[in-house]
Amino acid sequence: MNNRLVVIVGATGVGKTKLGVEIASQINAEIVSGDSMQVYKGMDIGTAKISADEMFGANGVKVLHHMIDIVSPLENYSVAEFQEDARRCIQDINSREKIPILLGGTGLYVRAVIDKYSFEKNTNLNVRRRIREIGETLGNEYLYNRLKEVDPLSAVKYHYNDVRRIARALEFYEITGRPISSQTDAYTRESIYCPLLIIGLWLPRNVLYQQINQRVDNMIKKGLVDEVKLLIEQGVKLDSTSMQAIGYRQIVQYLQNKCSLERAVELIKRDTRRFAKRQITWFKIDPRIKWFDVSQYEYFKLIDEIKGEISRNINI
RNA sequence: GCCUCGGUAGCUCAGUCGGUAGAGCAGAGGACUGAAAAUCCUCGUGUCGGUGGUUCGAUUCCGCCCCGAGGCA
Repeated sequence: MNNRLVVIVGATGVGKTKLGVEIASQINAEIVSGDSMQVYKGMDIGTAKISADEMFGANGVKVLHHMIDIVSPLENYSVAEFQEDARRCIQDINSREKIPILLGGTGLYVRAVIDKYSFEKNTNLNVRRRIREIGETLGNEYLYNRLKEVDPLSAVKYHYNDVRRIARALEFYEITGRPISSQTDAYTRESIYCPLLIIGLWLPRNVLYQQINQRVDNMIKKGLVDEVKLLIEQGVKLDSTSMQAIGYRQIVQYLQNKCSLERAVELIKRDTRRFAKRQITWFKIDPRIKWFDVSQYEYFKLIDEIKGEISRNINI
């Protein structure tokens, strides 16, 4: 059974989408999106989701895309579900003798798919809510001290203000009776795929930021404001996961008259830049990634280089 | 032309009763296993507009000059 996987990662705005289509069209591959927000239906402009007519390579071949538009923005999707669904897609693509390309910028999602991350049944939203309420009334330090007793290894790892992680660690302990560190520290960079090739796309910071700023202006022109309005009309809650997405939460602020449109746009740009920086931080530490500086290549030369890298590592 | 107020970190500004300076934002670095486009942590040297003077010592006081905003003519 074929168990190969090509992964392409990089910050928002490096050009993953376009390049992914071009490569996939040339090597008979299919794209599996590795993005936490493009899974939501109706969130197209703000997530820079690929459109149907962009799915064709220069050779006219249409590239199939998976893990896009698979869930309603009214629902809250998460890594665990993503891991399961994406792995199923990859297996299916391999079984049809095509090459799967996992392409995306959500570091945790990508790693959850390719590495031995275990999510089993160890979550309970009620428990989590209760723990967070305790945190709100008794303070961060109270939760942190609880964590110190129950899971000292995690306590060392997390800052006492990182309430979200602390609450999650306590939730894990309450349900399983084990510290979450027993799980998180177990596997590091062991992949379930072989052969595996991870390609990273990189751009100098100032070029990337320019790209991002331009893209945000474009989103506004394409009608991001209307897209957000429509989602709200459809009943998407403002505190749902989908509305945490950059571009959406700032436009919501604007629609609630909490700031001007100019300010909202400015914030979207800034938050996207910060997000890109965090993405880079995440990927930078993975020694398996083969990096390509996009600004150093003529476009089709870059495609050829990456194709070469793929054929050398993956049996096409 | 005269008067007033400004000119300090990339931006907005604070401050030094004379001992070479600090906040916010922007930015940089990092952490990360069920909200991850989330959450959290760390990081501030710059001819204090220029030039003379007073002084042991000036970004701080004084003179002149340059630039900006406002007022009077």
